[in-house]
Amino acid sequence: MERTRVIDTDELLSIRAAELYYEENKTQDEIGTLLRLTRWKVGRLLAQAKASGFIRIEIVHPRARRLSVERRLREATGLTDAIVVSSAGVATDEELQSRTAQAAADYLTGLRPVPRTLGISWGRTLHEVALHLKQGWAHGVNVVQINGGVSLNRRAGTAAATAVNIAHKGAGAATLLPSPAILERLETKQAIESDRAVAAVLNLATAASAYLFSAGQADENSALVDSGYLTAPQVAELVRKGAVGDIVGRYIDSNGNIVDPELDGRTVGIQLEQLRQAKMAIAVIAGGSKHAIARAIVGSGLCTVLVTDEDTALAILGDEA
Amino acid sequence: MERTRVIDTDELLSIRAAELYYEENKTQDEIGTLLRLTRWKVGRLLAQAKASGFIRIEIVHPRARRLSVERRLREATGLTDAIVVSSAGVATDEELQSRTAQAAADYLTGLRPVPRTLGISWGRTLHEVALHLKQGWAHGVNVVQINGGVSLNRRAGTAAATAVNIAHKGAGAATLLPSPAILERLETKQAIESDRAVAAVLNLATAASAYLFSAGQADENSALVDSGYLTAPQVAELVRKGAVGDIVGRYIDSNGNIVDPELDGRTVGIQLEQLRQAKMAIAVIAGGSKHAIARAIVGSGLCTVLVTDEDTALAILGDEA
DNA sequence: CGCTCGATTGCTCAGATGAGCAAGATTCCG
DNA sequence: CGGAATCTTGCTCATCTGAGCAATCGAGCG
Repeated sequence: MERTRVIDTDELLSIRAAELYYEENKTQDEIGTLLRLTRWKVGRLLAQAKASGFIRIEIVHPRARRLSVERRLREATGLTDAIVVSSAGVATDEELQSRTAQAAADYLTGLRPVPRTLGISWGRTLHEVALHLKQGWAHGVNVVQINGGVSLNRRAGTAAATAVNIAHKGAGAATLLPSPAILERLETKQAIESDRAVAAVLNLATAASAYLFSAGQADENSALVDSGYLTAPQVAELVRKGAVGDIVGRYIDSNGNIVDPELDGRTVGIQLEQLRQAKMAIAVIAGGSKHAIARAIVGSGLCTVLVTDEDTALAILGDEA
Repeated sequence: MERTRVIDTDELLSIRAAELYYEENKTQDEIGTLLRLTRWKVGRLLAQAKASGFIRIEIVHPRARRLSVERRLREATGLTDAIVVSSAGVATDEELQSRTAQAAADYLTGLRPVPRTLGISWGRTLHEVALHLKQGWAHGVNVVQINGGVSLNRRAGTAAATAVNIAHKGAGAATLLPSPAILERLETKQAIESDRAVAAVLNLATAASAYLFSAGQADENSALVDSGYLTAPQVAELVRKGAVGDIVGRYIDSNGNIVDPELDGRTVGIQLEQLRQAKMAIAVIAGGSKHAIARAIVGSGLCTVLVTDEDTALAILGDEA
């Protein structure tokens, strides 16, 4: 049963007018004749219908963006830029991921000035961004990994492939970070970081002119669990301590703070501070399970540009429908 | 993963243009400047986007109708008139029923010439139509029941109440059909029909200037089962014989033919032929479970006017999304 | 190479539309 | 009941937009 509400005569008229205008594309004048109104009244009814939100216009296309949401995001959060892809007519989280990755690729391609050195993380999302980039998207970009790579499981090499792919398509070279993501002992981590080869890459990463990264949710499906760096119970413990997800391998809470300093100490890669101080840090985050981490990242200034889907954007803005 | 398809440069541009036009309401001229196109090109891109169906405009309001679907229905079926309410943003079948009943009430109210005698059936739907009619919707309509009434269960009187309500609000009188819907023995049915009081009502019903009725689906939730005239197994047997639902108490198959002549012989009310020959026969049918019966009714010419919801209308037209 | 045919582009012009304004209607008080 | 304040209405005018047309471009082909 619909909520009982007094419906103003004008409201009904405005709906009739809207039907004739938008469905039958009649002119306001014709509608005026039909409804026995002046054409100005019809124009006003139509304006009223729009203002009351009765007219919903959706752009249904995989490449469609939501400019109004982007603007609101920029204004509400102080992001330099926000790219929000439409969720209209999307069934699966996978499709959302794909659309968002496409949009990130488009954004990178259109970026001016083109970054000389691009620091990237790795993961399913970035891998897909790499796939969507077109050959020749840039003319000589150096790509450098900013956190330790996947290497413990059968998917060894995807992190490297992502970096190489992005660099190759942009007519540049990739510099890989030859290190695990998380080490078991602090001493090992310190040793590896002081190794000349690793230290050089980290220096390069610190000096990157732009960063591109995604984020992982804090649950048993995390890429870090999948890669064998953490176990499901360890992640559960992190969640208990307030973790909402990870960014460049580091788990943060909803305020953007490191959840477990000891674990963080054993994690190889640039520091979150470096992202916070970067001129350009592009986060690419999509899917319903990443609302919390997206919010934490944007809220704590970990990125300057966010590429995401409409639902995540609305979650950040706090407009639950 | 979205279907891989070559996306024409113009297609992408048309999406960008549409975003700026519909979301940011910029003029085509402004968009031209932004996208480095002439304003004519922008106009053409926008037209292309519309034509390709990328722009979806919905009117979101409980009273919204789908004029384009109505037109298609009229053209495809030869109905005199079709009223289709929008399903946009509707969660429940109940809401759909309510909207459709509202629309039927609106249709009746706007009907010219106002019928002198209106023959009606009874049921949940018609009851709701009666509720939605406004006091004074007509100035003197005589209402007559066209089929035997509910009387076996605790809801005794709702059929009568519906008729009285419609008549009362239309400043007229109701004539009730003092008979059960279905009798157990043929002889009893013949006897009751030849009774002067009943015969007089049936004559009046036959001469009605317009009919208003709903339909029931053929399953254990049917009003006839609920009222105790039939049992669930009996209905199951009817379904086995091809029944898709009932109209004025008579079960029909998908071609609009009586399914069980013996049962039909024991059913009191006007004949289906009388509906088929009527100048105006308004069917009010809503909800997912009534697609089949709606199709049968429209397909076999049992109504001249159909009031229904968008999904049912599309089912009749055979456009499954 | 030059020609033809179809597609695309830029344009003119008329029709459609929104902003702003003044006259008229309505409400709200005292 | 009167008069002020507000809202609504009809209108002018400037702008926006779509239809239709001629010029241009480009592919295909002899």
